[in-house]
Amino acid sequence: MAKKYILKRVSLEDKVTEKPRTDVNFKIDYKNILNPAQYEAVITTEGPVLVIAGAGTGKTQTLVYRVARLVEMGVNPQSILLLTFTRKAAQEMLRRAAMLIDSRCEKVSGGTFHSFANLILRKFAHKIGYPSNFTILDQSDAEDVINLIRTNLGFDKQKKRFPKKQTLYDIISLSINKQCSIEEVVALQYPQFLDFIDDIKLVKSEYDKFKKKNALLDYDDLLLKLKELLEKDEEFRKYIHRNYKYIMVDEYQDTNKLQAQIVKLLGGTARNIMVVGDDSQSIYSFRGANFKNIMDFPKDFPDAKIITIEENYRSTQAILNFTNQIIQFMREKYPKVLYTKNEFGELPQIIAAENTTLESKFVVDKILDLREEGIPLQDMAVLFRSGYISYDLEIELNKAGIPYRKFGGIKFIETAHIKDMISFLRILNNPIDKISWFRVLQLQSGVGPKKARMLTDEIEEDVTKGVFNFKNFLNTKNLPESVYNLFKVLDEANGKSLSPAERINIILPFYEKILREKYDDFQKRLKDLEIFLAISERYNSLNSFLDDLALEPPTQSVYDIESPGSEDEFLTLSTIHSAKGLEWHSVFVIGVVEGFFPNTRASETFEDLEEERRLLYVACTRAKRNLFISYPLVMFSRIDGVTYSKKSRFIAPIDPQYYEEWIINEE
DNA sequence: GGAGCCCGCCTTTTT
DNA sequence: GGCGGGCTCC
Repeated sequence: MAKKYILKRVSLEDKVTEKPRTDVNFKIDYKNILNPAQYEAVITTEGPVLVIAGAGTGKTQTLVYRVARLVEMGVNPQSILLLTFTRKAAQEMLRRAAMLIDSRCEKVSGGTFHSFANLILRKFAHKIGYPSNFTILDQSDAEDVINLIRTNLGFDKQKKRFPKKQTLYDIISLSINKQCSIEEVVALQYPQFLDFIDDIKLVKSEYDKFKKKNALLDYDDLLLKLKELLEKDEEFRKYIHRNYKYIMVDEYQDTNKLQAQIVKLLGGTARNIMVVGDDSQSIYSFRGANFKNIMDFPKDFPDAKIITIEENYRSTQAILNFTNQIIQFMREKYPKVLYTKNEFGELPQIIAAENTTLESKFVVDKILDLREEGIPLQDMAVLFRSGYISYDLEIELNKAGIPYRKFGGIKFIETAHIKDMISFLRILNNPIDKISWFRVLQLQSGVGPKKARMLTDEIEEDVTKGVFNFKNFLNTKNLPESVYNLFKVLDEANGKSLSPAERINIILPFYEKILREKYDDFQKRLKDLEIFLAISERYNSLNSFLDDLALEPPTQSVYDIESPGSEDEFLTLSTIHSAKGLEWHSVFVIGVVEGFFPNTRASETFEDLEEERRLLYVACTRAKRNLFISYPLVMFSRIDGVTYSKKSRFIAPIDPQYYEEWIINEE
């Protein structure tokens, strides 16, 4: 009898309030598996929640269990939205949640802010005056567009130095991500350009017009348009709130104001929002992120529950003592002291090598030692502030025959020949994409900026009139031979039923000729294109292939994506930014030297320096058992030849009781 | 007038 | 190794 009553009550509740069930016999013993703080975070499913989770405290685990719990409570998986820093992170979490209960968890909506915005905007493109096959510009595309406008407006010929394309992009992008005016950005970060304020604004408005006209959206537009729709469009807002009821945001310390606003809007009146982060690990201010976002969450949601997780499961106490020292001088942070029940372990080592080569040799030797001791390469990583810091080490690793993969730095996708090929494909996908036309046309002999512009104007005219097609164009216009051939190829590759790979195969022979003329190292580049072709074979739709290339490009760098020896066992080389959220048994942080870490270019203000410090903190907290920090005593500098270097100011003041010090000399 | 080549300058981090 | 400025040649 009681049973009947319960069933009735539940179904009634389902209909009336759509509240998740609370009378579930949970399959998972949450209370015993999780620590009290984690448990609290997992069972608090309603209302705003802020979780401050220090490094290695099981932040991911907490999110995974919360997803599982919600699904167990009968919440429709698709209505849970998990926003993470990379799509890979989201997939990994959902995979783990699925292992806890069942495959329902894989249906949970997850991804980056940008990929989520893209998904939604493809559906509602008409509401922002765009066709649904709009093209996403990555940063370098966006910079190209800005440069085009800069030239068109005649700013390239100015007597006084006008900001370059990258600076212009930075200024515009920061003003959007921080939701402040162009003036504020310039005054704060580029005061030398204050005289140009009006011109910079003009560039921005022309840039916006250009994008609209050519069906282009850059990264910032994806977020901005989503936010604007949420704010202004009642029907849209209802759709979102009907479909997404539980919002979870990982790495909240690296979100910016615009993203914070989106989170708030997504939460709607139900306000089922959980954000998770660690203010001490905020390292993306160059993208407009502000760790104060996380501090401000309770201001936006005064009733937010704040949960702090401080027990660390990752590292030894020796490493934690050391990393606690790195951040102890930080002025503004949520107070927290990480502790662990793990063993004390070995002290971190700080190694001064006579020069860079010896530093590399030390790392290689140590890696071989550790492997000898039974630690697989997989469990080791070398981290650095900037991509080029590892060049010397890469040479030594190759000599020693140690396989590695490098993450961060210049990416495969950013090389000129891959960008060229992508431009061909973009034209096929969106023939009004002027910037791709511009790129492709200038590859043809006899075509420079002027002729390319003439041609794109003609193309644009035809597209606007709705009469454009490749065959028509090549038959009716008087084209130079090279351009004529280009159109022939494009026409051929434009068959409706062709897969992305088939299209590439049609374009490749044509492009190969150009490549041979242009580059001495064309063979290497051809090999890259083969890899590109292989990647494309996973896709049926051109649009989704191009989306992924813009939003979630292959993360590995040029060098190793081409190395065929994709061995199972490899060492990880990574920029610290790309190592976010990961962990290894043994971690080497190299190049920890004044000028490079903190990087001179990123040390202008106190805030900049604080971020560099957090960056070192992130690097060191990746280590579970062994931490090696190294720097060269003598460096070769192009400007003044050989210079003597000093160990980074972030480690110099640390009490020697927290580490061991070594010096490496040539024998 | 415009394409194309050469040289010197700078190079952080990423969706 | 890329980018922009400047120069030469068509």
